[in-house]
Amino acid sequence: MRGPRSRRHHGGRWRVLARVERFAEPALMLLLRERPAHGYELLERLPELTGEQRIEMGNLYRLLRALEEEGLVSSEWDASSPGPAKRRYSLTPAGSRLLDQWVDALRQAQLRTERFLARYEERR
Amino acid sequence: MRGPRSRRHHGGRWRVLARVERFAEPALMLLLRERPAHGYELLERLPELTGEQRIEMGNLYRLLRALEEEGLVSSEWDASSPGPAKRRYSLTPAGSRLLDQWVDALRQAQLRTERFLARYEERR
DNA sequence: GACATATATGTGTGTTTTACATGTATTGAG
DNA sequence: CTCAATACATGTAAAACACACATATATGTC
Repeated sequence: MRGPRSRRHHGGRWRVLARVERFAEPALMLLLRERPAHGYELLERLPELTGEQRIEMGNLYRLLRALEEEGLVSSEWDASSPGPAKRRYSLTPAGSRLLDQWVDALRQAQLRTERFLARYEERR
Repeated sequence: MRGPRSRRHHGGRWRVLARVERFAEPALMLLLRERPAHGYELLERLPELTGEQRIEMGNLYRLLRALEEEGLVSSEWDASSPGPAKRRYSLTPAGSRLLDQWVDALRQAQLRTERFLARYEERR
């Protein structure tokens, strides 16, 4: 067991990382909408969308299965390619619709943040 | 004990709410930079920045005390005004610097989301 | 003056989300 | 054979957030 990690940064400063919660979810769906892929590939391509922050492998696979249970992605074992068995995921029509909803939500978040930043600049 | 709340929305759809995590923190600090205020007043003014989402009272006071412990805000009981005792919070210089860091982080988040949305539009 | 309502500050605890640690199996390079 | 990379997965701790409730002061009203 490791020691507890407070929200304090090592230098006595707070960690300041503005992340959209569950951003991995829409990011995943966007990649899958572009083309089907397997988990490990998604893991490598996700930073294109999330920035540096590399998402947790374990959570990624759990998320993929959760999405599949809801019918948002589908998958099958890919026996064709060599190497360890891969599971190939695709976005379903329902998943595509959910991505659209995420995009709406993200646009709203953009507006909120924009307003925040404008207000910050106002009385600098 | 209430029943477990899944991430499923009432209609069988997933809840889609793009929120920046811990957004209440910079929002609070921005309000306090504009002028000192007590907790209840902040609670009412926060939606100006967070949108509809009204932040939890309990968590707000806990956050204020956590910020104070770190020297980011300071406070004292305000005996002058009538009514129940109020605690008046102000942003310290250290708090102001942390707000600046938050703004940087939020700008980066804006850029990430912008890239995401552009990529989404690309191959609609 | 009893009573409801609004103001104001808090504590306790459950749920959800994210982070970290670890386990298993296949393949190719040396 | 051994090591590293690929690929998929589970277990659990910590952090963030949501919900419920406790306490106290003032104000209007019947």
